[in-house]
Amino acid sequence: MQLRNHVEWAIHCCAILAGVPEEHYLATRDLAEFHGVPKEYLSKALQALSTAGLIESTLGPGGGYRLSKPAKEITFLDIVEAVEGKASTFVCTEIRRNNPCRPKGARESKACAVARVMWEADDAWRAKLRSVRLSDLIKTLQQDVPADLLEKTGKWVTLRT
Amino acid sequence: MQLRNHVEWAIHCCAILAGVPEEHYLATRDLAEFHGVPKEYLSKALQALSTAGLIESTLGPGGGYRLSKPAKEITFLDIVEAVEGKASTFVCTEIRRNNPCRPKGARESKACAVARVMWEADDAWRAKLRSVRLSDLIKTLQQDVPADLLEKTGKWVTLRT
DNA sequence: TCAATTAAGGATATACAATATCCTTAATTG
DNA sequence: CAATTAAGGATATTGTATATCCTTAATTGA
Repeated sequence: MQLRNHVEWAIHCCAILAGVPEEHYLATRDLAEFHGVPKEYLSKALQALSTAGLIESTLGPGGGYRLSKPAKEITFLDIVEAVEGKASTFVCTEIRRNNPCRPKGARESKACAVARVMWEADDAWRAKLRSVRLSDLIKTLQQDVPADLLEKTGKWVTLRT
Repeated sequence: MQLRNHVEWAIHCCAILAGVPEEHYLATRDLAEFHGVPKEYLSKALQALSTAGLIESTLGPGGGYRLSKPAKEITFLDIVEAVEGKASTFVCTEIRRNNPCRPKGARESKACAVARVMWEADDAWRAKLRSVRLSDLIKTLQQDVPADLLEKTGKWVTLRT
């Protein structure tokens, strides 16, 4: 079980978009070039973020994407679910109903005990992702990334907005 | 991102194997029939459990599988990792290295901040799975499943061991 | 007004993993 | 010795991820 590369791309793109000046936009072409990924395919990930309301776009020259709300209000879970969907990683196919001893057509009073555990684990995963905001990532990057690279990158982005 | 159906099958099979009398075995055929899943394909999941050391097998008539240790010593994580592998659900492709502002060949001092968050979430998922034992599932089933179905099922299993 | 730019998204191709079946081999049992 | 069984290789089928290409409509600036 592996997450799509769109998840990685989408998070990194949001981090860059968080540095785009107010009232400006950054184009898919630039995000693709910056991250070294195919523009047309990255575009699908950005469309997913847009559909989820995390980023917004405008057309024409100078157009592109920007965050549609403050980085503090965007969680990792928002981004992951925008790209991967909200469905649980565990799908219960109710194989307990195939138990040959079970009366046909019997109603189950509770969800399958196996599924409940798997769903709790899924919830723990999502809770962790929900607890980290895009603004937290930005703070971490400002500590981790060397100051000169941070500055150069900021200028690179600003030049294209 | 979705777990394989083998995960569901493997957990249910372990629950059934926990009810196999000492020194007895239950065949793949019977586990497949009980759960209503294809025998040859289920066999692959059982082989994975066997390779992981969670169950053990013997050949010939009366052969099959049984748990290789007490249900108390088998966690959900053991089963999930036997089937899905131990690799993280998030794979970092280091796209930060593609930043055009970054000096070529520069060494990163820390793992990518994005990956660290995603790996923490993966860890939270695994921690939850590690905290639930097969014996806990058995207890839950004994509470949830009607007594007569529980008894019939026990007899069905015993008859085939 | 017009040409260039851009996101949105449909259509399609390719690669790979999940699902599934079949068959051979070797071990074990009675 | 014949029947049974797990192990596992080979292969087929389906579905999803990855990726590209192209059309459409909106927007911008000249």
